[in-house]
Amino acid sequence: MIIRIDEYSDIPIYMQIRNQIVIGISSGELSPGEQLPTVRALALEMGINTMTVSKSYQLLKSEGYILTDRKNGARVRENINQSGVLSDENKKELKRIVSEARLSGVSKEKILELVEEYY
Amino acid sequence: MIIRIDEYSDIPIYMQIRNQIVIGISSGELSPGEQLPTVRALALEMGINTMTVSKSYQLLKSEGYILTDRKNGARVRENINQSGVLSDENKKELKRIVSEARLSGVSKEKILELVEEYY
Amino acid sequence: MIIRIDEYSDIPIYMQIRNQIVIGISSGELSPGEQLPTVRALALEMGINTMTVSKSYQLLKSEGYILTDRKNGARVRENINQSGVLSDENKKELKRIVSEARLSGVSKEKILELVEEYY
Amino acid sequence: MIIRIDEYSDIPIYMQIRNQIVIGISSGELSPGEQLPTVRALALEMGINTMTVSKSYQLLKSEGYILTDRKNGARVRENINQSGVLSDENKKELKRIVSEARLSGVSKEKILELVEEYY
DNA sequence: GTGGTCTAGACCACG
DNA sequence: GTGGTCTAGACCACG
Repeated sequence: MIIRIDEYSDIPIYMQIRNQIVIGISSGELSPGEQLPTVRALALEMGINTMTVSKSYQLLKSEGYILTDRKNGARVRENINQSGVLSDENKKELKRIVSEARLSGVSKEKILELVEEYY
Repeated sequence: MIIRIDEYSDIPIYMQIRNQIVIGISSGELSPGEQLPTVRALALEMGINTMTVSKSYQLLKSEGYILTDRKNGARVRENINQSGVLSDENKKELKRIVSEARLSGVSKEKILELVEEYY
Repeated sequence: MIIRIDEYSDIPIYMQIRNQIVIGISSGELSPGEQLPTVRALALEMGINTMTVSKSYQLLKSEGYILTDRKNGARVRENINQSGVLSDENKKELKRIVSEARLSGVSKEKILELVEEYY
Repeated sequence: MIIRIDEYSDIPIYMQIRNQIVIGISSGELSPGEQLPTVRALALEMGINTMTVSKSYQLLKSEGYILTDRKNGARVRENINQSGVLSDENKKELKRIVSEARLSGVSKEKILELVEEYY
């Protein structure tokens, strides 16, 4: 899986990495149990600080998306906790995006289509 | 219109204000041409600095959502520019939210429903 | 001559009026000696404060573009002072505009064309 | 690159800084990818507040001229967006300058010459 | 009375 | 060490 950092983005690098791994797990590009690159390998490959990658992995771990151990490194969790509900933060964000889309003249159908595509 | 700040949020105050005004315009709670509270009034009401409110207004102005002039204060623009497309940032955010929702066990239907509600 | 205010502009109203009258004189739309509307008439017509129009006229007078007297109101000067040089402020502004145009991918020819058109 | 503020100018300090950096990029004095001084360094050097410099940088960033990140500071963007057209504001300003120049007795050739020089 | 600018100073997240 | 945010307070131009 290729992780690509957008240097123009306001989103911190560690969060961009975290987001792309979450998207990768959801899309199936990363399978349950699959090994992630080591912190050092990913940092080297992306030309960034190991601290940054480490921060991404710790966040993913605390969120229950991955497991880490000293022996095997990090891998995708087999049984990700399913709360069954969208977090309040994500609801707010969704509302913001839908509002901006609407004001930009994007049709509801177009957004529904994107949700279908991304899901 | 009531603007409510979440002081524990990672989203900066000026951005929370900006977001809620955008949502208010989209929902119709704020009508085209409607006066917004003055910078000072909103700052006082919310217990924050005028500079912070001013930053929100300037951002909204630069994005084309509102107008400001020294005589009349700030008001919602009548003719908001419609690009007709969702920004790349918002597409990415939507993808992230949908991915997280899916991994949390939220059904696609539930998300589509929320989009319908917010639009 | 029709004066049109852009409410979205950051340029103060009194300056917008002043600018359009200067452009009107240069283009010949306003002839030397021609009577300008009274402060009250123009203010009424444009739905703005008489103070604002008065400020425009006083500026134009101090710059030597118009003459005012209590009897005849304001009219375009017959003999506008010709320094023969572009002011430092205008040179700087021109440099800024040309720089922005260049960075926006506007060709030099296009700018020269606009200068030809406006002169 | 030396940035020089005119304290008697009506143009706000943050805008003067912004303008000079834009001119610097266009003239090649600032190369694509080149580091800008840090907010603190520039503020100290110019004897102004860091907030003021920060405002300039944020404006330049929002306009797509520079990038900022917390690690590397600010630097000139490699691929500045090219709309290919002169903004309406700049067209109006150009028209104003040309009109004033004409009324001051500045020849068209002189202006064309300046455009050639600045481009 | 309004928004816009600026200061001095502080704290924070990112890396 | 960097930019980003925020405060408290001041002054200004515009209208």
